[in-house]
Amino acid sequence: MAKPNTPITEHLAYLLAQANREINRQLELRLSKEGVPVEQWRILKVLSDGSGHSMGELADAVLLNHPTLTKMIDRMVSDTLVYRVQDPNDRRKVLMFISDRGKVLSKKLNSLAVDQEEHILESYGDKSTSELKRLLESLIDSSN
Amino acid sequence: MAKPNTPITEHLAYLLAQANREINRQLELRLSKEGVPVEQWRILKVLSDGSGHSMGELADAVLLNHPTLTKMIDRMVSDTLVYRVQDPNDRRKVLMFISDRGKVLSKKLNSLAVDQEEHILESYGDKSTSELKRLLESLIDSSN
DNA sequence: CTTCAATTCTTGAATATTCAATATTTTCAA
DNA sequence: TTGAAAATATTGAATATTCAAGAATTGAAG
Repeated sequence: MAKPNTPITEHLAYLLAQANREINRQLELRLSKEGVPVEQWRILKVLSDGSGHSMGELADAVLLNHPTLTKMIDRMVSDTLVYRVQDPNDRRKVLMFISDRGKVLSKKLNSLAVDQEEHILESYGDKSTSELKRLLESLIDSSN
Repeated sequence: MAKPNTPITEHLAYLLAQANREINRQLELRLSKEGVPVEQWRILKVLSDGSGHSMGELADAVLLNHPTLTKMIDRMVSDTLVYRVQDPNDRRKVLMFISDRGKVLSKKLNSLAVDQEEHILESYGDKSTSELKRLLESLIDSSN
């Protein structure tokens, strides 16, 4: 009688991976106009509040592992998009700041990202989008 | 006056990445009991319908790029979880099948994955979960 | 038929990510 | 105050992923 196991497409973990992959692909496509990976957009966006963020804080915020972030920041420092400053209050820490060049790029990237959000709003709908966001936030909350 | 740009945590792309990362991390943790990465669970699950799936079909289904899948399948063939058969109708294609050993493992993995879904249902709620799934499916649909 | 473009999968080299170990600084208990 | 443990960031080696190119087969137009 072969019990028809739950198809993979009904697992929440799979649906999230699929949706994430698709939306990320679209965003990637837009950001590629500026030759920047999604992670760098996130980094610039977080740093564009102008204050210094430690590497640990930043790694959490941009969803990257520590060593991966370190190496990506190395590249961004070479591109003079960000710079390191040792935290004077705790010298184990490094504070990251966005440069002027970084700010300029960040603005361009933001408008590309906003483009995408608007495109989603159009095809997916205002109501669904905000409802989805609400549910995702609450899922993330409930996972801590 | 410094226009307070949309925080990254309000972007759908970011919320999806964050939720996906968290749920995936939890699933990874459970599957690690059998020493198997999430992608292999997906592969085994798709193949456990018993029929042959081409590499291209499989790559789409399990959300992996072609070359990445090829190399992962190489490992799984070594572990005798799956095997390749040339498609007799189109010899460009390779059909993948699950082995008996693969079926046994697949069952164990499924129960670990079901565990997780149940855990999510408990902490997140029945209603929210099914509503989230519905919205994700519809987002994926609207992206094609 | 024959040839050329398209499809499917794999390979090898270039890149990127991860794990474990290391260096530095801070914290805190004895 | 000292010394051990914890916290923070980086490094180097091992591993995995990706990009571009290649091999095999099919399709289809002339």
